[in-house]
Amino acid sequence: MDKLINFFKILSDETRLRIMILLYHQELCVCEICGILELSQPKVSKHLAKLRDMGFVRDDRQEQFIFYHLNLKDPVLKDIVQKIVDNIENYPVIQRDVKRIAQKEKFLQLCKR
Amino acid sequence: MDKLINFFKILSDETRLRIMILLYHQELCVCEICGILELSQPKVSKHLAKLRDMGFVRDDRQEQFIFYHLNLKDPVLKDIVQKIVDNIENYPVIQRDVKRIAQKEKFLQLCKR
DNA sequence: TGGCTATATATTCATATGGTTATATAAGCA
DNA sequence: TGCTTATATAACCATATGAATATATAGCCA
Repeated sequence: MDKLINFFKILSDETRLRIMILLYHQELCVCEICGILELSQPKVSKHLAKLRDMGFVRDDRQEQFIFYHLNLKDPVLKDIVQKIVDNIENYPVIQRDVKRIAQKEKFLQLCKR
Repeated sequence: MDKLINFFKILSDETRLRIMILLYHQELCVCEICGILELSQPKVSKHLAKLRDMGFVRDDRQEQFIFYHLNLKDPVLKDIVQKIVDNIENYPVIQRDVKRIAQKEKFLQLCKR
């Protein structure tokens, strides 16, 4: 039950919920996530660290970038994320985030701006 | 999205998660919930107040008892609870709680013990 | 009415949480 | 090597959270 409760703790913060939904769609590096969500790098990194510590995402360094991807083995947890994605039209902020994934290249090399 | 996030906040505390699953099965009064979960009355009441304030449960006074029942209109939220119930064998504490509903009469008149 | 039961609420406290700013590290490139 | 970008982490702070204890209220019953 602890894993389930930790999962709900993760999703109970707007920033983390938005990150989880992004990563459900595809792996992304930190500065892409910052650019898509329009949030500061330390803020995004701190939440990613929490996701990583709880085992819900994994990271993978590729040259200067660190890519994060979801790591949800438990079907219950996966289905909960899926349920949100299936009803994404109820959540305009999240819908916008997902649409902005298409522009992710725009955000590489631009972390410092 | 705020409602969804509040819902996850509710489920991210063990006491509240257990109460929500109980009420998913049937309406119960405060002292029945205390007895089933083996938790103090102020603790249960405080969490019920939070559930009520957020609109996830409603209360209904019947003589000296106050009965609470779930109030989940949003199908996304309902399906999330359903998903947990469908996989209840993964969560022994919750499974035990639900089994103890059958003994609820035992806990009436016994709040003060 | 007085006392008991059921419940809500107030108070207090320790801890957790999340944000911001500053700094450290690591990799690529000139 | 020195600079720049990408990222992590530390430090600090304000606020939120949850637990326990004490108290208040409301309904029932003798």
